Amino acid sequence: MTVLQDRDARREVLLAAADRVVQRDGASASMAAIAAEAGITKPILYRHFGDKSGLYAALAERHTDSLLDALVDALTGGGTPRERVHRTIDTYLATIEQQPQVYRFLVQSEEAASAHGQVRGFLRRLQELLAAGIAHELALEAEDLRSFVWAAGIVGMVQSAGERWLEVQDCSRDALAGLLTDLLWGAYGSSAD
Amino acid sequence: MTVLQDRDARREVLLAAADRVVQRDGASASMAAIAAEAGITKPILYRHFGDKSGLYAALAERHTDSLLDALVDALTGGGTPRERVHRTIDTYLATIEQQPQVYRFLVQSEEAASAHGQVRGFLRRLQELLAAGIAHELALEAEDLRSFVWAAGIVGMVQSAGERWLEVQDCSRDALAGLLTDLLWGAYGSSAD
DNA sequence: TGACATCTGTTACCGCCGGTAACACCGTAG
DNA sequence: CTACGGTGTTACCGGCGGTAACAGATGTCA
Repeated sequence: MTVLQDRDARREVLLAAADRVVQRDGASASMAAIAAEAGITKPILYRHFGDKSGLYAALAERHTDSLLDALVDALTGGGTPRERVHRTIDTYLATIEQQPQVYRFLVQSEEAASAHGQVRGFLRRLQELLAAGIAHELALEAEDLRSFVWAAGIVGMVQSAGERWLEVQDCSRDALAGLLTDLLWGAYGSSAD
Repeated sequence: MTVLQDRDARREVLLAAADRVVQRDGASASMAAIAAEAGITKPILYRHFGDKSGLYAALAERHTDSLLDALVDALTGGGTPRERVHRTIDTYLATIEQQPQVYRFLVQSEEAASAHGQVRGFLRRLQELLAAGIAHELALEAEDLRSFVWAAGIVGMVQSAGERWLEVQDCSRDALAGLLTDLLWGAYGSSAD
């Protein structure tokens, strides 16, 4: 059954090419450009991924898997809860700092895919993961609303602050992670009281 | 100088038509559709707004102005800091609940415009406003990093949790606002310690 | 009045995109 | 030799954002 191996191997090659194009062209990478980079033509791309959102999903999964692993490690490692949260946020920020183009592509693919079909994208998986982590950390029941709401909120918080930071770069990564950790520990609320 | 009045009046008519189309077609509203809704043709639209992001910006400003006013009222009204934050978040959620299509259009326009040109969009203005509010509330210097970072974080937090809520609708608006306020007051951090 | 410029509006086009139909090639099974 | 499934291509479709080029009204100056 070398045909299946060939298919998978080819798929990897195509994804690698897509990766390169995204890294070069940013989020506006077109299917034709990706096909050209891979040295093939569009219909082949469509036969493999069906759809642009299909390629989005495959590419997202690829990057998301490694990032999620790193985040789980950071979150479940040693130290106080606060140290672990700080470390986890820093891990996230490090990723988007090193690969901003890919990161932007993933976030946009999230929007594009969620609007059209039912593809679990980048941020969505992050939220699910974090919700499970929060439920475990706080010993909540699995269906507790708080874990879902807070996970969505925290992901949005880090994402939004991270995006701003990518543009203006007005402090060190560690300082930003610290400020966000402070915010999660009620630095704003308790200051305002 | 009725010509200027005419121009402005026309502009309002066009924006109203754009509004209707966005409300109907969602974020994928096309320039041709907007022109048709207004009973004119595309070049006129382009003569008035130059560009799609120009129309985006004009439309965003329109909605953002009223929303920002409401948010300022909520934030600077009476009550404890916590009550005011709760009320402000609820105001935001009420807006995106009542006009989800418009809201999605604004957020997307933010991305589209910020990627291409230098248009201060919806979320950006929200962040600036909130940063000023935070600096005032906590008596920080105007250039204090914390106000900017926290503003970006809080806006992202509410936006992300609000988007999730729009899709699943698994609790009342007030309950969601309460959970997010809790989060800002360190409910997660202090629970995890 | 007639000639000219200007503003408003149109049609018809451009290039690019995502996506696909239809056909050419080539190794293999009968 | 033939029939066939898979791989690859070219060439197209409709729709998008955006624009050039032209047509008609309107006001201005001689």
